[in-house]
Amino acid sequence: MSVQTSDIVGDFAGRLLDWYDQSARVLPWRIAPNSGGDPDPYRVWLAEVMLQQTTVAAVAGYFARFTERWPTVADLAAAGDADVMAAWAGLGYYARARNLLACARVVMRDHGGRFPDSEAGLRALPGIGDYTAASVAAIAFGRAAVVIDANVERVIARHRLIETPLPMAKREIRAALALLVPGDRPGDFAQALMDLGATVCTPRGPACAICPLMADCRARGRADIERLPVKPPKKAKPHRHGLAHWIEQDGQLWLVRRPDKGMLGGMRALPGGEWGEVPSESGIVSVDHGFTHFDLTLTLVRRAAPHEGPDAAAEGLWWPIADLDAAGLPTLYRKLTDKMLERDA
DNA sequence: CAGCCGTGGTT
DNA sequence: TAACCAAGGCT
Repeated sequence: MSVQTSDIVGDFAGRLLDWYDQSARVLPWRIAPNSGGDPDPYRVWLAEVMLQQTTVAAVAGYFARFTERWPTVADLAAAGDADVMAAWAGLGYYARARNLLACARVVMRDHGGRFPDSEAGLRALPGIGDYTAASVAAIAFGRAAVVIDANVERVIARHRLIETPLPMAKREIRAALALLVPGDRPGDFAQALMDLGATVCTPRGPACAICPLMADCRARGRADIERLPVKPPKKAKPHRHGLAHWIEQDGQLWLVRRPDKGMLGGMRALPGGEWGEVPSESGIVSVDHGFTHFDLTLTLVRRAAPHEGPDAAAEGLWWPIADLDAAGLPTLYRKLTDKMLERDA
C-alpha cells in the first residue's frame, strides 16, 4: 500500500530482470543468470562478434568448434590466418574473421592477453564497434553500458512509441535506454532486452500479452505496432552474372585466395573473372545466390590449367577434390562445387 | 550519412 | 514466394 503504482510501473529493469530469471534462453556462451560465475571475456567477445547480424542458430556450431579448437585468446592469436578463415567459412561477413584475428593479436601484443575492461578500451579494438564494446563491457565486466542492437531498438521504439525513422531514431533510443540501465546486473539487463526482442517483442506478431513491459508500453495494443521501429525503404538489388573455373588435375582442384578487400575477402574460392551485368557463356552447372546488395548467377566452366587464363597472377593452391569440404569455401562456391560433384556422381 | 559486406530462417 | 530480417562494423 505504501508503494505508488507509478513506482511499480516505473521499475523497468526490475520487471525485465524478473522475466529474464524465468525465461532466459539457454545459450552456449551464456552462464546462468545470478549463478555468480564470471563470464570469460574471450568467450563473450567471440560470441558477440559471431552474433553480429547473425542468428543464434547459425552461430551455435561455429562457437562450439572455435572454443574447442582455440580455447583462449592466446590460442586464437597464434592460429594461422587460413585456418581461421576456413573455420569461419559459411558464417558470412568475412571481414569479421579477419578482424577477429587482428583483435586477438592486438590483445596479446598490447594488452598482455587480457581484454580491456572498459567500453572505450574495447571500442578501440578491430571489429569492435559501439554495440560489441557495450555488450562485452556489460556482460563480461559488469559495466553499466548502454547496449543497443536491433532487438533493443525495436523494444524501446515500441515501448516509448518513437516514430522517428532509423537510423535517426538512434539518438532518442539511446537517450531513453540510458535512463533505464541499472547499476546492478547490467549484463543480464542487456541480454534480457535482447531475449525479449527475440522471443516476445518480435518484428511480426509480438506477444504483448505475456510481455513484462506491457503495463507502460505505449505501443501495446496498437494495430500498427509492427510498423515500429520505422525503417527506411530498401533499394532494389541488381542481378549479376559470373564465371567460376573448374581446373582439375590428378584429382585436385585449383583454388585461389580472394583479395582481403571486397566480396568474400580473404576466403578461398574457385578462380574466375569479374562479375558483370550480362552472362558471358554457358557452362556445366550454375547456381543462384543472394548477397546483401545484389543477386548472382555463378556459372561453372572447365579450364585446362591456371596459367592459361587471367588466374596466373592469383595466389592459389591445388586442393584434393575428395577433401573439398575442408577447404573452407564460402557458401557461394560450396553450392557450386556440391552441384558439380553431384552431377559427376 | 550511406554503401558495402553473407547467409539462412521466417512469414 | 518473395520479402524481410538478424546480438553490426568499416569506410
